[in-house]
Amino acid sequence: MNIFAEYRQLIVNLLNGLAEEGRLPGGLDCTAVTVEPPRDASHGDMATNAALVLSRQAGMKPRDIADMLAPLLGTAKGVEGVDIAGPGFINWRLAPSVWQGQVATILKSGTAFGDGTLGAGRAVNVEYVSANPTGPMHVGHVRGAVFGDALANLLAKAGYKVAKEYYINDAGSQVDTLARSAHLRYQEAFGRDIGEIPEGLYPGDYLVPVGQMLKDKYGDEYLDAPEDVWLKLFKIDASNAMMDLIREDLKVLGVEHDVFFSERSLHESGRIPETVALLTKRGHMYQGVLEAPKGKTPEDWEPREQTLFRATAFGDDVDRPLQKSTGEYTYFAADIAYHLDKINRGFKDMIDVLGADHGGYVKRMQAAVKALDDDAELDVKLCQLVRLFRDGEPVKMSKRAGNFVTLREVVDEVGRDVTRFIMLTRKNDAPLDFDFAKVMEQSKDNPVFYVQYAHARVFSVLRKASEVFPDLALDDASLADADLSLLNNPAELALIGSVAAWPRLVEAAAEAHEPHRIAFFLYDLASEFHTFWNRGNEDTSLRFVIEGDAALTAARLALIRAAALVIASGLAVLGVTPVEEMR
RNA sequence: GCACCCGUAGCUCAGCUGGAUAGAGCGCUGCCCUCCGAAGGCAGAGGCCAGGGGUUCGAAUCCCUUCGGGUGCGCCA
Repeated sequence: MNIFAEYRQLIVNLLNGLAEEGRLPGGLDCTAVTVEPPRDASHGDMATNAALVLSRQAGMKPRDIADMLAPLLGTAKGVEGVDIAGPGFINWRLAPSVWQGQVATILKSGTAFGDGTLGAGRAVNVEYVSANPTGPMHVGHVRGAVFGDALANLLAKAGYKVAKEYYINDAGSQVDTLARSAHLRYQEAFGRDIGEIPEGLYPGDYLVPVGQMLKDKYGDEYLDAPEDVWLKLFKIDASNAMMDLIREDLKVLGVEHDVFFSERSLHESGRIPETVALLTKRGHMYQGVLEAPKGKTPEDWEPREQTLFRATAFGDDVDRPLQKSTGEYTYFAADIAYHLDKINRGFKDMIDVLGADHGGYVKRMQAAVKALDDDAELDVKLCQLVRLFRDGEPVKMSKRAGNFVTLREVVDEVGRDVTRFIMLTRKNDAPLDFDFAKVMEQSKDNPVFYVQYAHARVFSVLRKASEVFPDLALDDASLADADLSLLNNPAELALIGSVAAWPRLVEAAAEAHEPHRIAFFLYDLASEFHTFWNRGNEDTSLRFVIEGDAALTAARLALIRAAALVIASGLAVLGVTPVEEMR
């Protein structure tokens, strides 16, 4: 499916052949050999670094290896114009028929084009969002949600078996706060004047219906009861209600998790002590005293003996406490238990998507995962802040005043597709500017619009074609049978080259865990398509629909249909709906 | 003080895990619409890839270091 991978295999086969003939040493490690499109298209369609990478291993000059390999490559099917360049690159072109064949391949595969085998069915667990169940989601959560979702889609496309997971922090003190805040609203539901919400409790209106719900459920049973009577109950009811809110928010954004995992369930099932016991058994725990952090010693610092996890043995900077001096477990202990649970469910590959403020957490969690299982691997993707703007002016937000912008507000204003696409137009570890006005702009400055427009234009051409050629079959299967050899001008071949690079891109992006590459690829592809379209302005013979030439029209429609399929396939990874016309 | 992330055109950012002459958009300059595809198009200028060392056939990319910016730093989740 990946044409570059096919030719890479060809190169490796040729190298093995040379080794068998004794012209190259045996047992060469070819993993570093790549076949890529050259950066400069004038060098050809493909390039390999084989001679350069193998030079040292073989104890030969790059040029000499290239001199052996190039002639063999030249005799291979579909290969033309082999050339040795620079320090020892081998460049070649592919016969137009090979490229043209790619169009048919794409049309037959549909949006499955680009599905990869990289993952080979390996199970990957992607944990993302995991917002505390204390209120509706706000903009700060949106980026991580979109990123995690797109990453999960990307890995699935690359052939992994992906589980999308949400960790519910329903056991910490913030849930106590939630329960107390809810109790206040519960009193309010009975008509009591609760006055201003005290400092330290959640003031949001979204708790009003929760108070009503508690009233309906329990009547006045807990109205004047002491806290220890109702707290546990209210924690469960309120956090469940918050999770319902969050699930609705996620739905609005088009994010659906496979698993919602409750931290409370870990505590209740006793799995945290089990996890600590396992680490103890493996010799990774000890009783000890930590040194005060330098430069920023807390005022009330005093040395205490604690149960420590030897994180430094696995690359962390200091050892980490798993139990408080009260004997209670730390949040980190629960988190280790959670990751152990993932491992026990068969996930050796895990990815956590977190906010950038969790930077200090990465090493210790990776250390813990290594300590639990040598084969397990955790990648942590940190998403930087989103800065909101409106017409270039920063949107002011204050958590204290409770006037943060909610996820719902963003999606209601600009729409799901725009929100998702824009969130992926930056690398995860770079801050992102989100301007409410700019993202809605209908111009080429706006990547969402530009990509959607390209897709819509293809459909517009198809509509036009059906008017000009009422008898022409325009479904993909029929177009795949068009005489594709008519696609022989440089612009056409270049566009085919771009769409044919899609599987390669999926693989690279999946391997790097970087869904933003898809967004950039789509922008470039759209740009190339628009350029092609514009050529038709000056030279009408380059238009897609050529009156009086059904054969050429069919071939060009096949090409742009292939482009549309690749765009749709990419948008599917991003979770964005391709549109068939602009409104 | 320590750790992690970042530093690429005037601005906002890509750069395919070490490849060939470092790219795109905005902005700037110059051309192109009486009509047939201008919610624009074509072309051009603009760079010591923060600075300095190293690793090798080859570095924006890897290592060390300095300088700038962000984030985090014992029983908070």
